Amino acid sequence: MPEILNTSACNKCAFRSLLFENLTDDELIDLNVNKVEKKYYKKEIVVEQGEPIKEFLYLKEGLIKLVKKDGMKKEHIISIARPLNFIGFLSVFSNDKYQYSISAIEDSVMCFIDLEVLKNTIRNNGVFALEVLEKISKISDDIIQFRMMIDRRQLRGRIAYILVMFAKQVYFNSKFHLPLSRKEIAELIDMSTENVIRILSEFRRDEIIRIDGSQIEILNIGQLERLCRFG
Amino acid sequence: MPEILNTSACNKCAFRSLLFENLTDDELIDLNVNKVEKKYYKKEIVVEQGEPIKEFLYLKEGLIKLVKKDGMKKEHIISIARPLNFIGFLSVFSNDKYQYSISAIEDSVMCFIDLEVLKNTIRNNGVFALEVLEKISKISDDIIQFRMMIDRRQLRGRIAYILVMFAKQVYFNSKFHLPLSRKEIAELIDMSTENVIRILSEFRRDEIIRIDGSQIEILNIGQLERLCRFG
DNA sequence: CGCGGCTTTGATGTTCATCAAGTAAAGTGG
DNA sequence: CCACTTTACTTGATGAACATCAAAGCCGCG
Repeated sequence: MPEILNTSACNKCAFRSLLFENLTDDELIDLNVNKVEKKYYKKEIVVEQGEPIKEFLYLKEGLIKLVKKDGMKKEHIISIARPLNFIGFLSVFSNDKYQYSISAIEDSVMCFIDLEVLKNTIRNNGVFALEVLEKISKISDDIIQFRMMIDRRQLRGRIAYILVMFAKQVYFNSKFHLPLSRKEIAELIDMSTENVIRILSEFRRDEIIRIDGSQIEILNIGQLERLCRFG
Repeated sequence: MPEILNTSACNKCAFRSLLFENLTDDELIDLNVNKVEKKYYKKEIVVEQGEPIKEFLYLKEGLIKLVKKDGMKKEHIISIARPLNFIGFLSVFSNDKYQYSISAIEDSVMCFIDLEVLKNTIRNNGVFALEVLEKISKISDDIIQFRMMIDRRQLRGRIAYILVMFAKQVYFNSKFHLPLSRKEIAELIDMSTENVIRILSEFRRDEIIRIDGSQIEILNIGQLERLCRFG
């Protein structure tokens, strides 16, 4: 069960500048009404596919995944999200039910802002509305882009792509802790768990990467980028 | 070369009610500034990937496709769009360049509305802004949904899926004219042209569909839906 | 300590892209 | 309008890429 945290006021939140910069203190006070902050531990479910959307969700700390289930078959990860990534904007303005489940990959803190209140703020503040539009547009574009990058490549290229992505865009380091299990990687890039492992091992044998459990170090980034292009 | 059409005023446009219902006549007059309407014939290119985004595009008549190119390899169709489908909202608020090309599949009429003017209208009219948010959210969701439906299925399931989609969601008829060439179908659902043809022929042999060139008639929709679920 | 979940490797068969080759249809230029 | 070229469509054969099955080691947890 997620813990409910002491809710700090939005106008003092460290994330205010990311989205709520152009809101007045009064508008922020409105957003605070019904606002809740909850802590989720690894593997806990935040929302379940099919539940009604009542809040705009914002990830303050941690790492979450969006998962789509599909008639008894495997789960597919649509996207993963870190703080600063406005994944919560997906669907909220066009659907009344969640089209996917959200769960925590690492311990996470999520902020729940009442959706009706948010919509009112948008109606009353066009400049803020435009910012929300930009965020929504970006997050959707990124997901569509990512899915095309993945699905048009073959397996080696897919693995290479996410390794480069984690190193360059998430951790800014050639050495990092891979936050996903092998099974989750498979669900993210549409392949079997066995082949994820097989190809990682192959990259290790070829001395492209070093692996120690979930610790990854990229030894030959050039080779990985070549695999991205031609795999 | 696309013809430039006599531009009719937005406040008299038949499509006004779809998006611009809540705008005043004055706001509509603003949107008319720099507005252009152009006619494109089948296979003409509307915008090219990489070009700067200066306008919001709206399809008034016809059928277009969004195409992503990718280093000398094949083209991939991200999505196709008919009028009423606000495909033009993809990317416009988060990118300054088109991330894809747009071209006409059938003869089409497109309306070009100055993007800066549109943004101003959004800033000044929060209710309108919320409507735009809903459209953007819907179109992005639909594309993400579609791509997941396609990419998780195997070939028979993919073909079955788009046949059912055209019959039930586009033409509302079990008999319809397939607007895409076999090659375009292949580019849309990520498979080889040969296999598109092979599987269509197979469905014909199994008396699931009747084919006459681009005329398709679905004879056994139940079987197609079963293939959607288990293919 | 034993059970279930995650990881790893090998072997096997299926699905699919690709190559090749031929026919039909649709533009193109004289 | 006809010969010519190109583009779309079609079928079969082949091999590569990949999922699936099977079996075993590993680790955390009750």
